[in-house]
Amino acid sequence: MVTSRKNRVATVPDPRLQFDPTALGLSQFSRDFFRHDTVIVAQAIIGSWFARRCRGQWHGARIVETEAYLGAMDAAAHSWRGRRTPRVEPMYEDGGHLYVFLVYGMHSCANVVTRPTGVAEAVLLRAAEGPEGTPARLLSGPGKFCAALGITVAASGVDLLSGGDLRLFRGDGTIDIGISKRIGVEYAGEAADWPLRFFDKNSASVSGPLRLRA
DNA sequence: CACATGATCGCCT
DNA sequence: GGCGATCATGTGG
Repeated sequence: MVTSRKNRVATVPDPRLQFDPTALGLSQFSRDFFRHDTVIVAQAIIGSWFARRCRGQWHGARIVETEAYLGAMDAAAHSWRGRRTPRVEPMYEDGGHLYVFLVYGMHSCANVVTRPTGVAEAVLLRAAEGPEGTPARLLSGPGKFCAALGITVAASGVDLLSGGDLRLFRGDGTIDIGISKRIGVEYAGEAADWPLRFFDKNSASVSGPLRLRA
C-alpha cells in the first residue's frame, strides 16, 4: 500500500531524492556522537545527510535547519517536566534513535534523539535540501521534510545506527551557521525565546519567516 | 512580505 | 474537550 486514509502523506519517498550515500563515500555518525550535548549535535548535523532506503533505493536530503529540545527543563519539549507517555517514549531511548510525532492532525515531525538512555532530549529536523536539481522548498519545514521522505509515526523509535533503512551520514565542508529562537513554540513561556534553532545561512531551503533566516 | 485562517485528529488533562 | 514542535491559501501593504 502506498497511502492510507489516516495518513494522506505518501509513505514512499519522493523519487527526486534518490542518491547513493555509499558511492559518495559518506560515513555515519557514531553512537557516542548522538550522546553529546544536544545543542552541539543540533549544530553538528547541519550539513549531514538524512537517508532512507525504500525498495532497495536510497533517498536523502542534506539537513539545513534544526532545533534543540532540552527535555525536562524545556517547556517547549514534549518531555517537559519528565513527561513520559507512549508517544514520547522514544525520546528516552539512547542517542541516535528517531522520535516522530504527528502535529495538527496531519503533519509528521522527525527528531533525532540525543544524550544517553533515560535523558529525553532531541533535535527536530526542520528543513533540508535534496540532491542537485531538487526544488529548493520541497523540504523546507518539518512537515514537508517528513512528507518528501515519506516519514511517518511508524518510524518513531527506530534506531539510526541499527544498519536499517534510516540513517544519518556525515556531511563535509564548513558551514556558516545562523542562530535564532525556535519556531512555533510561543506557548512555552521564557523557553520560547531560547536561541535553540540553527540553520545554514547559505541555504535557500531554510524555513520560517525571513527575519529568522539571517 | 506580514498576518490571518481553516484543515484535521491523536494525545493529554 | 482543547490544543498543538504545520502548511497552503488568501488578504492587504
